[in-house]
Amino acid sequence: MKSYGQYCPIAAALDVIGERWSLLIIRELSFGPQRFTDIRRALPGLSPNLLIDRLRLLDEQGVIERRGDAGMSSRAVYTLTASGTELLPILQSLAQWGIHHLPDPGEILNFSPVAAIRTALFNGVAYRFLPPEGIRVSLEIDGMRFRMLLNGPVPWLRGGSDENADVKLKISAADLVRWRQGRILVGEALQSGRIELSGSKVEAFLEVFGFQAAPAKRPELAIRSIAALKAESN
Amino acid sequence: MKSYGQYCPIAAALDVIGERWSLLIIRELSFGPQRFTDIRRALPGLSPNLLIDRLRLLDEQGVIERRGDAGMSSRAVYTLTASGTELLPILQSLAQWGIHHLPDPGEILNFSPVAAIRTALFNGVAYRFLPPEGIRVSLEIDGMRFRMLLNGPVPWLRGGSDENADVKLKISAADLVRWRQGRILVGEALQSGRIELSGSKVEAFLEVFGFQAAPAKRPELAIRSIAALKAESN
DNA sequence: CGGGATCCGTTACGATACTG
DNA sequence: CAGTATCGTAACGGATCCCG
Repeated sequence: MKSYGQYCPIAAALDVIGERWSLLIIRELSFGPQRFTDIRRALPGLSPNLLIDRLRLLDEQGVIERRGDAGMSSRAVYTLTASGTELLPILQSLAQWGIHHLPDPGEILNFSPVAAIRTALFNGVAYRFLPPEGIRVSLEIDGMRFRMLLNGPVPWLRGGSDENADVKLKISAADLVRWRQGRILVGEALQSGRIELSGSKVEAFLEVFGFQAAPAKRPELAIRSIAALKAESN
Repeated sequence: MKSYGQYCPIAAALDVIGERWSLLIIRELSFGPQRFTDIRRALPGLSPNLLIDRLRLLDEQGVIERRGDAGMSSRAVYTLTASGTELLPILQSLAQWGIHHLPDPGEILNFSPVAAIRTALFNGVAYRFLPPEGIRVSLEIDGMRFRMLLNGPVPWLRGGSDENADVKLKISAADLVRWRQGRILVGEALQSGRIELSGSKVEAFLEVFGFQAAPAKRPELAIRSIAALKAESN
């Protein structure tokens, strides 16, 4: 893509990550190092041709890095650089705005708890409001249980329960998204028992997920493996 | 542009504002209502054909609005809707990241004080840290004087001086940008007199324009410099 | 002169097939 | 698994023209 050719920080950013698919590739890498095929699976419609173009361009510009045996094809892994990690505030503000443009999750088929968590919680965290020690959350969504640790820009998620969590939340997958979309009133839903929320850090939890997205003070990288999560949730 | 077709808030946002030029058009409208020709002048390389396409698309999606005599061609004005105004955090996080990808302003010809202000200050405001009454700033840049009022997402700017300003800043146009790029250490520059900063709300000013977007290369450097600066200013 | 519309060459993208 | 090669289509960029 041609450069905008303006001495403007927004244009400069778009020159680097403004092309089609680039930010979605970066979204995938924000979940941890990914291989070529992982990204392809996550982004149907993106041709291998174009993917390798984007990967090479982002690599040249220092946003991502290709790791693995130099010449050989197998075992190549792509990961965010420090500069790429600083893109997380952009992903967050985009997610915060974009969730209102998503349809009601009730219309989505095969809407799994994990999909709901990623949609509603993974990029909407105002993590600058997190207490230094983080928040341990125990989730029950459509009967499935998860442990979530909020201590950085991207939550850490695993299956299983946590009796000592700081916050316990029981909610349906669809309502979790509706809540972030502003489609349901939290106070009402709590009173009617449609949502169950308790624990010692409920206030902090609501603050973290309640404020408008804005650039964060200090982006930090939380490297985790989404593969482990996928394996467990299946 | 084809939709990404994912039930993901980031993809949904990019479906609306991810096309080429869209965010730069929105950047222009963030400075206030603009006419067709204003936008064309601000964005060389954008053909009228494509501009009207984008304007209509953004209008359909509720991000901007066309105001003016319904049928008549003259006097058409484009403006951000409420939804479009909520895109400002995205512009800000983009600007904070992108400024580090701009070259040193010393290499730019015809780099005016106004250009420096727009580059360095117009999209980097962490306005959630603003005191409710705002901050009145008096700027002297390369000998030219400006009054700037920070009381919302986009600063209000005029020529002239203000003896009763809350903050007074004297700096060169190039250094203003370098400061936001993390290329100069503020504490040093203040001590040497290269930058002059005074007034009753210096702390708030520095917080609003704080160093959250540290350069990717040496984040600790910028963090230390702001700490030293705060220590000095007390 | 402001606010577009039309036309057209070039580039970027999307889908499929193929390979080390 | 990690790409490469090919090719039809859609999007973009530039120029020109039109209309109030």
